[in-house]
Amino acid sequence: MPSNCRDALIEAAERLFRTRGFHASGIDAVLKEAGVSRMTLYNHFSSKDDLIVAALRRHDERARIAFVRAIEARASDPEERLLAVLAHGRDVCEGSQFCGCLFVNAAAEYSDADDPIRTTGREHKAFVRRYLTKQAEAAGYDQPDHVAMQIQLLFDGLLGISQIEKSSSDKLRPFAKAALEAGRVVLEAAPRGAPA
Amino acid sequence: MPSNCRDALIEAAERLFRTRGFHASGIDAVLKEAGVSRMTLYNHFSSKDDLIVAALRRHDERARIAFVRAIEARASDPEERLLAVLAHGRDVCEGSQFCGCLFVNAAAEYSDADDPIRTTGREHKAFVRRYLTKQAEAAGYDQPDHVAMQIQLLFDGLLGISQIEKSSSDKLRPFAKAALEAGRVVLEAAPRGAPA
DNA sequence: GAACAGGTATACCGATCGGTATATTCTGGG
DNA sequence: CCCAGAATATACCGATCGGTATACCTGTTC
Repeated sequence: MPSNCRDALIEAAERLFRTRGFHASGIDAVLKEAGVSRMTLYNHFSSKDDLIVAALRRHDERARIAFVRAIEARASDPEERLLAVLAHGRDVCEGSQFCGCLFVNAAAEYSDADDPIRTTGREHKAFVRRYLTKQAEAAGYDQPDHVAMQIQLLFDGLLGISQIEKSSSDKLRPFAKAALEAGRVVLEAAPRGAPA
Repeated sequence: MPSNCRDALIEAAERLFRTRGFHASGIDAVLKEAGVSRMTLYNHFSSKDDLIVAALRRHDERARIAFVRAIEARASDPEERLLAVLAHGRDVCEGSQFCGCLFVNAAAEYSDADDPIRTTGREHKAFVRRYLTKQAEAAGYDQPDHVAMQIQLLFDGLLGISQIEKSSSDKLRPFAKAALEAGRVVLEAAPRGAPA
């Protein structure tokens, strides 16, 4: 049973780091946002980097759940699920609080490849790819990993472009539609020995 | 004729901001990297943000030139050029100094949508899209802007994933190949009234 | 009621941040 | 020769950075 304070800190940190960046969000801002005292933070986390990792893990956890839930709510057929991924991407990008991929943002601010801050991002992308590969396997594609990477490319591309173009959501729509259609033709063209 | 100092500052700033991030790169680090005195910086730029914008413009300028040059060196046929974009993306990502899309990284650290730091990124992406659209028009596609967005999605997706997965380049290769193949089937499937 | 755990409040640390002021040196052109 | 422009060196500013130390408060549990 983790304490309320620890949780509030992680929650506040995730929100601030996501919306304003990591270096730009000072410890004091996190404390104020969480409504928690200074020493409490350092009772639960050894350093700011430690808190960052915790916030990233929390974000990872929630993003995984939202990812799977949104996709499996849309479709039960594995091929349709691969397309539902891109519809989910569209919804994520249109969220008012969308600030790009948090793991990409973290990688931008912490350049050391061995930094634990970066490994969370690799783990997240690996999870997504495993899920996509499994769906592609279930759909009977000959090269499920290949198909998975293609869908992930479109997904991450949509996130990246949306982060830059995010002034108005009507700018985003054509990209979302383009991604969905691209996914469709990619799946149609991908070889599979045993069609469903 | 811009002074040597101004140029050295922009060059050093671009390098530091790209490889270590914006907030993480202090003024003093830029000065040391450029081999220039403190007051010289503030004679040429009104603030750090001003220098950041200049560095982003320089990066934009160079990236545009490299983009067009690399593509048109690979192919003269407009359809082949659309695919060459993705081959160029692969080369960019495999560069030893690749740190992700600098404009995405800037957007991550500066959240205000009206910040001039962000507008440079929009301009860059708009340039790329204009170029792609023109090639798609020349190739006779019915919806050249749609095709352009699909290629750009794959391109930016490749940049984003490579930024995270960039430990070894043999991790990147499958993604680059997947992007290229996805581009190929997207172009094959796109309707065009007058095939070349 | 004493020990203890978890949180608070606050003062403080050295370091670095972006930015300014002042005074000096170097250099090329009238 | 001498002056103007540009760069330099350096000291300084207030603010903020991440992190620590100390003392106090408030419950719960033996």
